[in-house]
Amino acid sequence: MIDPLLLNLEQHDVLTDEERDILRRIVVREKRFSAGEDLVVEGSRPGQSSLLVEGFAARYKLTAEGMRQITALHVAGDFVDLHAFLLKTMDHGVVALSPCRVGLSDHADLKIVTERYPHLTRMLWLDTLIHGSIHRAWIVAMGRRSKASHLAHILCELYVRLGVVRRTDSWSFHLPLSQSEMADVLGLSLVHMNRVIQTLRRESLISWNNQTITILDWERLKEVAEFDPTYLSLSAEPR
Amino acid sequence: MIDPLLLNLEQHDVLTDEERDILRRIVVREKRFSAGEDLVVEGSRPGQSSLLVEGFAARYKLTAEGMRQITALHVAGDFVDLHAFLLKTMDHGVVALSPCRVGLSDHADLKIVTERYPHLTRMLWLDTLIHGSIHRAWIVAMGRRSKASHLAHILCELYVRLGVVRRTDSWSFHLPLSQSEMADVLGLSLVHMNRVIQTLRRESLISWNNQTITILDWERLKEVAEFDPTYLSLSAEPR
DNA sequence: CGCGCAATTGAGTCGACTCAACGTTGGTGG
DNA sequence: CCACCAACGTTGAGTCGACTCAATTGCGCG
Repeated sequence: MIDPLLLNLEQHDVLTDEERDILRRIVVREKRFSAGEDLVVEGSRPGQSSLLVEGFAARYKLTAEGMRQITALHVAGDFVDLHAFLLKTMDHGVVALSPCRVGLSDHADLKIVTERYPHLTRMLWLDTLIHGSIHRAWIVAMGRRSKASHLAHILCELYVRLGVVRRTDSWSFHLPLSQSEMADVLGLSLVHMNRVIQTLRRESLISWNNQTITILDWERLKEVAEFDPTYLSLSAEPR
Repeated sequence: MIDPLLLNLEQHDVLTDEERDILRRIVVREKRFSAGEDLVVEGSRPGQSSLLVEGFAARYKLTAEGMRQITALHVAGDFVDLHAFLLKTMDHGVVALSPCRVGLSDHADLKIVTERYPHLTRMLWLDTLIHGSIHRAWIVAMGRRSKASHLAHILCELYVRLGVVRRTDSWSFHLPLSQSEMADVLGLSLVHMNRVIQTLRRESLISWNNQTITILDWERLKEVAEFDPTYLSLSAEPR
């Protein structure tokens, strides 16, 4: 169950056999969700954290007028609410964007990890820090890039993150988001989202059919996105 | 030197005398910066992390066309680049927005903390998680709120965060940002930033003179901002 | 076949941008 | 002491991006 998590963490530093073993023991109780279901409800105080084993999920907040903003996208190998271990109260919801398989980890066990396994603790901390980096990259894209560039950036990021957990197929990957859901990622209206997608298609940068993204020109897409993967901390080094 | 850090951390959980002592011992080497200087340079690999003791600082990224987006604002008591301890390479710069006093903490010492003081480690981890929460709140404000609401949200947040470290004076606080710097926070042009500020003034929600913000109507400002401080995790509880 | 959902297109409006100019203030040097 | 400059703030005018409302198309499934 923790295979994608290992692919994820070992991208940043080596893990010992013991550490892999501990992860295997603390991630238990598989749960399944169907698309649209909430993995975690805003305002709740979960006693465990959810490791996404398969599928796509999103963190989101709703505004008073009922608009939704997605603040993060999660793929296999992501600990979607590890931060709840210390934040305690969820300030946002987490929704399944596709059928999802999830492994649960009790906060009590995570606490034991922090008391006995400092390096593993740092690796989990790192995981939350990388999601913080991703937030910052999104803020820059939202504030200072064109919408086409913002979309390109998100697709570059997803391509790289999915590659780490072996969910890409040469230049394409499965992306089970509707245009309306993607609009909630970029903070756009559905109509305008559609038009932005079409500009990337018209430029032959991507194709997007049947929930499949194909990157037609990686170099130009990266250029449009100003994508620099440094923020994903993909190098393995002592942490 | 660590007083504002203690005010900050003790907002979230109690610290033991020993923990306070350790913080005092690992935060050393005071440094001063003048407004406009970089505390940390993008792309660098700092060997220590900076605790902001006094002043205002901002994390930022530059786009290819030279535009700047500020991704976080920091006040006294914030560990502005604690994440560099594990991320290693800075994916963004940190600039002083006013004269700043900073305390430095070696990463080697932080590593020792993670090996010997699990609760203190969790508190530092929590600090980075809260900054992640703030990032998410900003993403929502950027994506789904009007610019006036976004500005109101940032002012509410600053008022609360500055209150925690005792940097407010009844309903006002010192904010040494120019409108142009604030434009880099919201992702706006300078001209439009000015107009947005004027709408909040016209509504008698705030005044902003001589680098001083005064909140004239907290209830309505909160309402315009849809400000809910949950994301700042201000309750003290075992972590 | 026809319903329902997702994607697409058109038209009109409003928000945010740029370019440009002017006002205000504080600091500097002749 | 005053003239000047630089930085910040403010205002006006015209353009373009993103929105809403509305209608249409495409597709999968009962």
